[in-house]
Order: sequence, then structure tokens, then C-alpha cells
Amino acid sequence: MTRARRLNDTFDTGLVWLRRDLRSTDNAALYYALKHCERVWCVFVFDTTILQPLIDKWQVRHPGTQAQDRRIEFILASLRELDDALRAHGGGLIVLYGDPAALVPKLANELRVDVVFANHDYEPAAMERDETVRERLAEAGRQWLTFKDQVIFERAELLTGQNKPFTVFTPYKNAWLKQLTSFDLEPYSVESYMSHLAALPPKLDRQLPTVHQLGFAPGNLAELDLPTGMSGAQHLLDDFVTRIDRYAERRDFPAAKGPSYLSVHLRFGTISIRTLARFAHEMSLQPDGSGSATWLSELIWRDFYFMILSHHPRLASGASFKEEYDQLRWEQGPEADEAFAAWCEGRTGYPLIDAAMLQLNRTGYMHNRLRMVTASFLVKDLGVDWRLGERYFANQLNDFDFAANNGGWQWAASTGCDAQPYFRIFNPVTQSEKFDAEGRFIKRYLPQLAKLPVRWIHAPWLAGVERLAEFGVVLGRDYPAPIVDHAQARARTLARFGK
DNA sequence: CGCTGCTTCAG
DNA sequence: TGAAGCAGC
Repeated sequence: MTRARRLNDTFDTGLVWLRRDLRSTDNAALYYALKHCERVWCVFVFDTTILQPLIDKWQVRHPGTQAQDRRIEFILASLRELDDALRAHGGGLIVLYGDPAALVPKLANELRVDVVFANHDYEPAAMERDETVRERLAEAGRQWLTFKDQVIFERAELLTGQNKPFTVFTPYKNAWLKQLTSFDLEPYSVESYMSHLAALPPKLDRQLPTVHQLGFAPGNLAELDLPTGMSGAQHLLDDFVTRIDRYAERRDFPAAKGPSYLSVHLRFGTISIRTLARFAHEMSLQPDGSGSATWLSELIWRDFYFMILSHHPRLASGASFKEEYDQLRWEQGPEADEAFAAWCEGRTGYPLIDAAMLQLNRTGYMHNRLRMVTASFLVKDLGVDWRLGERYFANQLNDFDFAANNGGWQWAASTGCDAQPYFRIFNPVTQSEKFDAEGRFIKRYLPQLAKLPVRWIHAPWLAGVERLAEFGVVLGRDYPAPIVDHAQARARTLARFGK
């Protein structure tokens, strides 16, 4: 394995550009900046090239209303805590609004820093942006230094015996575990160098923008009990510690408190992957560590999908991983449009699917098993192009990350690397019976079905009109009739893929 | 001088 | 963990 050349240079001044690493602890770029510079500033940029399309898309769907996005509020709250943490050490966070490809080099000029530090981003558009920043900094005689931070192993650090990138998860995971040393999980001791933080120049010492100033209306994040920032992440981890032993048995049941709920924090970097992987790895070595081992596997999936994206940037342009599946003919036209709308809005008539979509729409979170089940339903029961579902999730999920979301959708659509084979089609009713046997999750989001006995909750239409009426349900009035017949849909999907 | 084994420190 | 650096023989 090639080892990165060690950083021997020291600099007078540096700027850390924080992006998806909103924390002041165990942060590679911040660590290197503080260690190698006498004085360090930190900046976060609200990127209008990302925010404006979100606002525009909202305006198309809900004309005349102001856009909402829970992630804006999550970021703002997390920035507030990060700013406090930096101020406690004599620094502070510079917050800008605009196009970072222009603003970061401009700020570097204003501060006359020698070098700008950031952590690697693996999305093609972000890499292009970073390349522009690097060039603009170079024109002004400034350096651009970036570091691995988001993952344990990146890009080509793990290769197969034939020196090729992995495309199958299990051998990747085996290689990952084999390669892992405790040093890979060691935190970067940012604390040792905090005294190198430089005070904010008065001109840049401003209040954080408000949600309104960013072009959004406040959403319902405050009602969701989703803790933000570094302390929120720590809080969730502390809680998960008490449950991780049961993770393996509980994680598949959406009504149970099985998962860690840390995905959004990993997305915004309010906790480091090293902290989580170290915890999971240590616990997995304990007797009875199967819960932790299973959870560690999920973290390895995340590394896997980042690695896959970095080797296959065409995925970011909508390409199927398996190119032959770009020829698939998806359902088109008004009926398909209506089916897609019903899926988005949770009115397919399949209670588990609808409850899952309502969970997503109301909270910005969806249980992982339900992500697989709803994705499979859109693609294999409704015959809708997986890219539409991918985009819908991208807009709704608080924890949306391109690499993992694309990987998950292509897995479900059978177009991905190491994907579900196309003939394995989830039965939405069987999945419901298996993973929400009592209908507890369904009833949480579909109270109109609350009186239905367990026997009928998974497929209400099978109860018949009269029996449903006894339980206060009229299909088409209280709850939709199923918009598709699973058996017929299954046959169509086999034909679609089998050609 | 060159080998060995201990310490340090890396990303 | 493991490679590099260094003291001591």
C-alpha cells in the first residue's frame, strides 16, 4: 500500500474549509492545519449552487410557498455548536453564503493565508469544485491540502488480489477487516493544537444567518427530537451503546428502537467515522459482540459505496452500474406519473409502503429495511425508473448522501454492483408480515387502520368490504385500494429484466 | 561499522 | 499496527 508523503512543511497561516465535517474534534483537515500552521481560521460556506436548486425545485412543486428543508436547520444548529466550540479556544467560525469555488479563494486572499485545508469529498461535482479552488489558490500562490477523513479506507487503499477495485461487498469487507489496525481508528488529536486557532477578524465576526436569510421557511426539525451538532451525536451514541448488543436482532423491525439514528450525524460529520468504527470494532471483539459486528458491517458498506463512487464517477450522471441495464424500458406516461406520485405521498394501498413513505415525508428519516422495501416496490411493483426514487429520497432524507443512496437504490433495482438479482422481488405483504408482524409501525403512521386486526393489517383489501367496514375502514375513503397487483407486477418486472 | 532491539510516531 | 529512527553493543 502506498503511504501518503508525510507533511513536513510548516506555515504561518492556514484556513480550514469545513464541508461535511462539522466538528472540532477528530477532524483530519483541522488537525493538520493546527499542527502545521501558527494561526488557523475556519470557514463554512452555505453553497448557493446546492441551495438554489433546492429552492427552485420546491417552488415548482409548491408555488407561492417558501421552501423547507430540515437539513438547513440541522446544519445551522450544528454550526452554532461548532462556532461555540471554536470560540471557547479563541477562534470562531467564518460563515459565508455563495459559490464556494469563488468565495474560498477570495477569503484566502483576504486573510492572506499560505494554505487552505479540507477533507476529501468523493462526489464528482464536489471534486470538480475542489479542483477549481485548487487552481484559483495556486494562481495566488497559495497551497491546497486535502486529507482522508470521511472513511476508514478510501479510493484504492483496498484492492483485490488482481490489484483491482472491489465490486463485491463480502470480499471487500473481509479485506477491510484484515487491513484494519487500531491506528486506522485512532482519533486525530485536534485538542493538542487548539491554541493555534486565530481570533476572527472583526469584519468576519458575524451572526449566523437565519433559516429565512438562507431562503427557507423553518420546518419541523424542532418537533422531531433529533439532536444536532457534536453533542447531539454523542448523545445518540451514548444511547446506542446501551442497545448495540441487540442491534443484530432488532435492526430489521421498524417499530423497534433498533438502529443508531446516527446516519445524519455521519453525513454532516458531527461525529467522526473513526469514533464510531472504533467503538463498533472494540465491542465486536467482546464476547457476544455480534450486534456490534453487524453494525460495523453497515459502516463498512458506507466505506464500500464511497469507494465505488470514487472509481465510477459516471454513477453521478445517472448511469447504472451494470451498463446493460441502462437499456431497460421503464413505465412511462400519465399512469406511471400517477403511480410515482402515489408512492411519494404514501397512498399505494400497501400499508407498510405507505407508512414508510409517511415516515420519510414527516421526519426526513426512513428505517433502513423500509428503504429497501419501498425502493423495491417503486422499481419492481410500479415499474418506475429507480432514478426517480433516488432523487425523491435525495430531497427528503436528512442523512442523504449520494454514494450510499445511489448504492442502495441500485442494489434494490438490481442495476448495481453486488446488487439484489433481478428475480428476487420483495413481496410487500410478506415483508410486512415478517418485519412488522403486529402492525405497530403501520398503525403509528396510518391511524385510520388502527382498529384492523393483525390478520388484515398487511393487506386490508383481502378482508373484503364488509369486514373492513366493521373496523371502520372503507377502501378509497379512509385508505386507498392497492394501486397495483403484486403478482402481475412481478411478472411484468421479470419480463422487463429478462429480455 | 553494521546489526539489534527499543521507542516513537504516523494518517 | 508497523515502519523509521536511534542508542547501544
